[in-house]
Amino acid sequence: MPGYWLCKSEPDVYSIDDLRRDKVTGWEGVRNYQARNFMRDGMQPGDRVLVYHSNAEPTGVAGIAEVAGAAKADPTQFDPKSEYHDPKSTREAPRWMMRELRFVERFARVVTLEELKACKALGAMAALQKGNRLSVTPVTKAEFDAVVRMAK
DNA sequence: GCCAACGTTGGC
DNA sequence: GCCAACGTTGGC
Repeated sequence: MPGYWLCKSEPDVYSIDDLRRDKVTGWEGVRNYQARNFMRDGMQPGDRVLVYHSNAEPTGVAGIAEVAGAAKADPTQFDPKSEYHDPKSTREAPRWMMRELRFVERFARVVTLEELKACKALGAMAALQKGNRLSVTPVTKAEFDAVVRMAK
């Protein structure tokens, strides 16, 4: 049985349209330990991912991706030119991990944050809790299905 | 641009 | 180990 997740991205940086074009992308740049642990330890190939657009107009869930492979070291942590460079990380013991995500679906319309908040079935969804800033959060099957239903 | 909320860092 | 200072996220 697959797991379910929500991953945030600023569409100015990387959007569901970019993922549709690329088909598969390395989900780089996660620099929070809890989010990293979800990516590294929680995600399994085949898990479904709600792709969420933050700092956008509108903000909300824009489509679906799936986890495409094993956790790997995020290469940007070793790149001095990258804004995600981490001089304290080593190749022997990489601090930050990433996953490849494969495009599955772009919703015909964004399910907006306002709609998500108004949906009773999503009252406990981690990404919607007050103060939550994690870019990767777990989602239940019921929550995932509810969001997909709202997109139709 | 503001600001609430939270995470990280580093001095002690 | 505490906690103040600072940085980041992300909605508005």
